[in-house]
Amino acid sequence: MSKRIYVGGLPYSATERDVEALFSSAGTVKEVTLVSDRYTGQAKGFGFVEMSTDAEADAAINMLNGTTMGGRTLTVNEARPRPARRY
DNA sequence: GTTGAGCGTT
Repeated sequence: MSKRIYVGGLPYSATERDVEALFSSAGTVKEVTLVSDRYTGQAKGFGFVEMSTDAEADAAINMLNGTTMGGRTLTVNEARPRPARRY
C-alpha cells in the first residue's frame, strides 16, 4: 500500500493525463484520480495521485508542491482520508 | 475556485 497525494490548484482544464505526466517526473505513477462534481460534471480543480512507493510520493510532493500549471499554483501534499460518503 | 466515489460492491 502506498501513500496518497493530494493535488490542488489544478486548472479546470487539466486532466489525469497531465497530472500523470507531471508526477511521472518524480517517480512511478501508480494511479491518478481527478475529482469532479457528480451532479454538474464540472472539475473541482483537484485530485489525488498514488505513487509506486512512499519514497517516490514524498519526492513528488517536495518536487511539485508550489509549482505552477496553467497559471495556477499547485498544492501538493499527503492526502487526508476520504470522507465516508457524501450526498 | 483546495481533500473523490463506488453500494447486489473495489
